[in-house]
Amino acid sequence: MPELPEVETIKSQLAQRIKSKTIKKVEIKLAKMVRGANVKDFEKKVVGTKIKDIKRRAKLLLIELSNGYSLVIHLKLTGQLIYNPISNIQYLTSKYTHIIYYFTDGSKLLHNDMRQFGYVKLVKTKDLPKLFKEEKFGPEPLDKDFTLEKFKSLLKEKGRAKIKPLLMNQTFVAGIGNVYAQEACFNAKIKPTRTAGSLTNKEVKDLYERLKKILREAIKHKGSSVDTYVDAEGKQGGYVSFLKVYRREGKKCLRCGAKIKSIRLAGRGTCFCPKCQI
DNA sequence: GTACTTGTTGAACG
DNA sequence: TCGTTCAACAAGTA
Repeated sequence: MPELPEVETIKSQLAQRIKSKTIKKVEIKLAKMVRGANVKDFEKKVVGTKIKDIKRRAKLLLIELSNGYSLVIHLKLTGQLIYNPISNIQYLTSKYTHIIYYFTDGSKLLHNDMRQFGYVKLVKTKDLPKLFKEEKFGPEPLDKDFTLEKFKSLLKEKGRAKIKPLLMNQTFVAGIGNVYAQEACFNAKIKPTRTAGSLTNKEVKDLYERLKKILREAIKHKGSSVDTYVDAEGKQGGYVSFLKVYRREGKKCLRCGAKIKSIRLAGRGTCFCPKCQI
């Protein structure tokens, strides 16, 4: 499922491929994918605009248009954005293809979503900071200003919260989901049920460093395809083979050989090693 | 048929 | 107020 590294991968691939292209037509096959505007209005505003820039905030993909609006896309669990470079191919089009953006050069962008949880909405580009404020997004973990000191003080604020669900809380840090929260805890040898306030200085430092490292490595390998995720080229993300605990319950811990346990935490499946995650 | 998966939201509970 | 749990959304897998 697209978390920070997956959305970041799609962002940079799309930036290379569709920047400065003009949208000739939009085909909306499933109206509920479009939020906050009726389909006609959405089409009217989008058609004829040029792609100015592609950005990311948390798990949101932002496509800035030349008319002062931005497409704000959330892929949720099973969303895909796939670029088809040639006009006469229907690459990875399926019954889950809900929106198609046609460019004037004949290429197109597919928005697929098997479970229909995701959405696209039109927001005035100048209102984006307001939107992020409303969403109360926490800091971007790979930003320069997300320092160890910052992480420490944020953890202190949330001292009674359990660490793994806290990492997934978008208002705490932005972009981490169930996969990378589990991986970060495993890598830092921290049991997911520990409270933020109970972490020692060394554990906080380890968690901070591992988290950033995992995210960077995952971006390098174009994300993790654990479900239906593919990148903008329709290819699977290569980081899956580096995942150490996610969905590995019952299997041997890759660090100490103990049996990986699975529990439910804040309603989410959570795997960890009962022996080496303290 | 049943349980389970997941990101986010919103409600309910202690 | 705060943190946690659960239901809801949907559709596929085991």
